[in-house]
Amino acid sequence: MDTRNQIVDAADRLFYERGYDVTSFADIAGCVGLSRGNFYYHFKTKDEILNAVIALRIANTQRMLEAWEAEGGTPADRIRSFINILIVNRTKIMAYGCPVGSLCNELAKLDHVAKTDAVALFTLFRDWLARQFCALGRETDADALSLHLLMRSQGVSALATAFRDETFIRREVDAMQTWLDAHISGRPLANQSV
Amino acid sequence: MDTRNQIVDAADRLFYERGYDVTSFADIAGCVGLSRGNFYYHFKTKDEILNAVIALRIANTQRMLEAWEAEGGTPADRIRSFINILIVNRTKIMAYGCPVGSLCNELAKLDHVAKTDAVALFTLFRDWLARQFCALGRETDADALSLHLLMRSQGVSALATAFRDETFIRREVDAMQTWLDAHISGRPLANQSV
DNA sequence: ATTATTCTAGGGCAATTGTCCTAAAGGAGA
DNA sequence: TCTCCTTTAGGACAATTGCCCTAGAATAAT
Repeated sequence: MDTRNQIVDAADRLFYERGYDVTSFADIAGCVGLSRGNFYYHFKTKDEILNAVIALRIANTQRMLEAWEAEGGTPADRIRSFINILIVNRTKIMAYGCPVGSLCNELAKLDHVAKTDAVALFTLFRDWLARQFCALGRETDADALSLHLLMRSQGVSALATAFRDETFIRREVDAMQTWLDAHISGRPLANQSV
Repeated sequence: MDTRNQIVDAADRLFYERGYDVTSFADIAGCVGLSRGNFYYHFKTKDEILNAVIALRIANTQRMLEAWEAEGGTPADRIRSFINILIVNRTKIMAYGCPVGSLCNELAKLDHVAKTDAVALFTLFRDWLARQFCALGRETDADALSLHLLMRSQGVSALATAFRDETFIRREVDAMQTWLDAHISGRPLANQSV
């Protein structure tokens, strides 16, 4: 792999595990094993690295969502794949939270120009989930259902990080699957659109 | 108010609105209007300020929870007060997220010693909510219900910050109230303990 | 009025930050 | 071999960081 991609990969990991602002040029350079001077040759500013990291995450997310569509299951199966991220990534989530949520929060506090680009990561999931709900015949409230599921995944991540409780994650994931089943059985819970 | 409390108040606000690590001694001193040298007289290290801020938040939270108990409503009314924080603080939440969740996440990433103290803020809410569910006769799953509500409040905060969508907040708050009603009517939703 | 204590301002510390420059090494094509 | 372009290392930059010291002002106690 070429140097530039190595840098972006290292920055991606460090931004997630430590945070954007707290990660320095020296940290990333040391991680890849190159001098700070050479680093400047590839990226002029820190914002440039952040943009590259966000672009990488967007590309990876799109690939993942497309793979779930290509697997050929029902729309409900695809949504279940999304819910299951919480199980697959539980170790990292308990240590560092959700990469999307924590980056968006940090950039919001910094009032950083790239905040909008980071939110686009959420929008990818939001639109993809909404499309699955549409395919399940919930055109009228697809976006609300999508946001509700995204919301629960964010909440689980936040509390999982605080309490480092894997049992809690599994219980809430089960509850999310139950919620999903109730909403695709054609008989949504009374008085409860989301 | 004496200088020390002014410092803690300013740090409390800056840690919330900008983040702990990104906030400097100079920021806080400038906010209170005193010199950096004088600052050192009151707090020797940054960790000391963080501890003071967490202690302040714990005290304020306890006062709030006790006030809700003293208001004399039913346990369900008290839980409704908790849910309603999302509406009361919606402007700040859309700008900076939840103060408890974002601090816990930052300290987790920094692997900071005060992480445990910050999580104690969550525990305050967790235990208080669980007591209310106990009073409603849900002794067996009081803690799970409490965590579920906390989880939803965290998730709503995270997405509200990303999308800055007040309509979304109100819709999810309504859904939380509906969820609460369903769980205190003595007839919990089938196959769905939380 | 004198002493003792609390509080303040200003500066200095070494380390680190993001950014930038320059000189040279490396490799490819002529 | 000579030239050209990419890539490298090392250091310098002003600014800022958390932290510390010291001299004096303000206040309280005697």
